[in-house]
Amino acid sequence: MIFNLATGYALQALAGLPESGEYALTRDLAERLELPSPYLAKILQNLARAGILESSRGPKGGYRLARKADQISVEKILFALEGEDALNGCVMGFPVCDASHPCPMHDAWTAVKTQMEASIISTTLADLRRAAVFKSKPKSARKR
Amino acid sequence: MIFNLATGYALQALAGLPESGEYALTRDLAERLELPSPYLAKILQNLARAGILESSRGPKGGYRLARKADQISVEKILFALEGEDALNGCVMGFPVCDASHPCPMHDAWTAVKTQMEASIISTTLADLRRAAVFKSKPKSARKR
DNA sequence: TTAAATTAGGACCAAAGGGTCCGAAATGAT
DNA sequence: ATCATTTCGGACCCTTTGGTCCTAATTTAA
Repeated sequence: MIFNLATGYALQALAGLPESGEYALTRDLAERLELPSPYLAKILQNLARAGILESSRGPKGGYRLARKADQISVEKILFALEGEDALNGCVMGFPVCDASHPCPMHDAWTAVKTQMEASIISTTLADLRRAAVFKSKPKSARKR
Repeated sequence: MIFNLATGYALQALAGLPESGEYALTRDLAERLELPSPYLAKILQNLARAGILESSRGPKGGYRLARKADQISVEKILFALEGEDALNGCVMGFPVCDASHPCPMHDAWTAVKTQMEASIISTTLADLRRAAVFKSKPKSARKR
């Protein structure tokens, strides 16, 4: 799906995390989003280390956003989890591929990436939350 | 780099393969492009199985394009190597994400993918060959 | 001060991507 | 026929990604 699964999980989770005040529990988040809890825990730890989340241990602990939702772009999250140059590679697999040594697809692909970057830079967690699919998915009465 | 390394290698190789007549050798291709030869061999086999290449065994054998270069789009190659729905996944990692059950990023992302698809559908091997970087890369006199 | 709750962090496992190697089958030339 | 050459196909290895599990550290509350 172009980005890592972990990045997708992160977007889902971050869209459902409080901006300040109360902390939210990994367990609750995972349950609500129907994601593998221990894996989500790992991802949230990474986001905390990256400064995107604040964490607190012990009772009443959990995670919350470190900034206002409209201050956190999708790009920040991508870069935090997949590295700053997640979008920098050459489509054709050339080890070097830039304006002065372009691969045959360089220009066409730069256009694609430009639009993609514009999209992930301008989209923030506030946008995700607005559109949010917080309808508790009617799947099947799930036990456990 | 968004697509697999193998897809990039395939694009490089296919841009350098003859349209008809003579067959080209895996070994020569790999050497010219400075790619890992046995891995490239695997990729070429896949492309042959997918009907994009024609192969011939034995002396004078090798690979050549199965169609005219301008009849083979980058999309065909992507789909052959990464599956028909290489572009279909949801950015946010939702198991289902379509027009009737869109994730919060669905519309923005559909726009990105539309441009990307347009690009890879309209770009053919003939285009790649035209732009081709067939300057034998002046790296360092390489032995072996 | 003790116990419960919760993140932090590491060990570990499985699957997929990237990569190597080797034997078998096919084919052209001698 | 035989031999050299080349693809075909499978076995195998390493690293990354996705995922689980256990223990330690921290914090709140009784």
